[in-house]
Amino acid sequence: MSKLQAIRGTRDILPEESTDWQTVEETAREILQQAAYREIRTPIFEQTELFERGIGEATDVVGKEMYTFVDRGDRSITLRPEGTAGVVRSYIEHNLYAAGGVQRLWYLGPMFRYERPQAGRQRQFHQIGVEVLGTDDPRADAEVIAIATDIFKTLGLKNLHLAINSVGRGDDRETYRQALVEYFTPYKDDLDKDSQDRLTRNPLRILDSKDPKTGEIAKNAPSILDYLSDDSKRHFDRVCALLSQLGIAYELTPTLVRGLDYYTHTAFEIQSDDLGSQATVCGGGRYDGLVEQLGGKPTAAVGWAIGLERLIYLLQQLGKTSDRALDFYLVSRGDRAESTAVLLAQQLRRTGFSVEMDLSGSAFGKQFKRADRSGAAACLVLGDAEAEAGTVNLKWLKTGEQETWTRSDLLAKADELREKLR
RNA sequence: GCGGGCGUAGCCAAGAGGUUAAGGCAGUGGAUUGUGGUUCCACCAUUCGUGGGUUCGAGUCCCAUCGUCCGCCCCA
Repeated sequence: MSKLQAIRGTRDILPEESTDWQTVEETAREILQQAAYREIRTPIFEQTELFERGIGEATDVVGKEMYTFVDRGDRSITLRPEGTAGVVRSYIEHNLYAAGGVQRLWYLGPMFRYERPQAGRQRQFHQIGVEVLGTDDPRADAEVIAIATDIFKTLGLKNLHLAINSVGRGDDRETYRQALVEYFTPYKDDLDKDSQDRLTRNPLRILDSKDPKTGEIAKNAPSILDYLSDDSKRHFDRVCALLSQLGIAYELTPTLVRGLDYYTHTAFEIQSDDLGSQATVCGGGRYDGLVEQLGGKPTAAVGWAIGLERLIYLLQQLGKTSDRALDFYLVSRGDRAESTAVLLAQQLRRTGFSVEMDLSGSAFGKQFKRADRSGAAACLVLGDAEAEAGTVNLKWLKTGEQETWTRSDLLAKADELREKLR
């Protein structure tokens, strides 16, 4: 098998689908811009160390999912598995904290994780994300969540729910972790195999095990909410109160833990019922320790990332896909007409119309067939007779009605024409 | 990394050891040398992901390999 094809876990976004991507990107951009977020573009690869230090060496993302290679200068390079680390690196490197109190940033681009592809999971996938750096105000947590729900709402998505939790400060979590180990250890033999491993590796993960027996045991496990420090609790209560005030429904989910080490306090996920096994479309939370951990000044921050493949999949499930918009399909035949068509197409485009010109030179019948399939609102017909007379026939593809226009009128009355094309 | 399903044309798909590999959509040409969405006709897989094996005979059975899909771990 020597056929050239896109490598495992990557895929092409073909023109038919790219319009959906554009819709999503434009919607998100507009909402983010209204909320005074500014775009940041960071490199797709970084020093491996950035992710090891930022995400945590013990996490699966760092431990087994990174695309890491040594470049020609013997540097260890990694294709970014997520966006936050790079943004924080850039924030520190360029002293963005010096530019003023709070930085509201967003980014969009491909991420890479070496995993087995399955529904809603690829090796190259895309995220749009936001980061608010430089404040621990719970209003920032609420703002960020509100923006995410706004994007989904504007796109018309349904069946989404917001799960929220607080994982506390680092030391809260450590106490809680010990409490969990204490609780689960006596049941060790009754836990599923994965959870037995998790007991040492990541006990918090046992809580959302899919194994029914483990689930039974986990029901009576201590809740993190009982281990939060006072200020952690206060922060979390405030976030929840703000969400209620904004009319954003949420589910308190004490079992929600997120995979990356840097999260503190608020952690949340927006999940869909229609997504199969990978239900999370948006995941995020607060990471007050990360900036310092990466060598910056202590800086509080919150953010999230939306998985665009998953989001677009949901959009397509709902049939909310967009067609391309084309005003004119330009048909021509005969030497003189064909060269006139080139000029006319250019003039119409400069006037603001979208025009596709038929290049086949085949019979009018064939050209009309293609006009019909092009999805254009109208067809412009140019034969040598029209070219000579300075006219063009405009045929509405829905009704079949045809009008004769002079070429100069077509351009002069562009606004009037545009109305009719809608 | 582990477990399972599936690979026949650009797409969907029949075919279950026996001479020439259905059909549909899309495409191309023609009926119609200047008017589409309907119709009709023709063309469109020397070969069934790839390699090996069993057999007189393999798309069909076996092995391997690659790809793909679904699930687990984990995550967007």
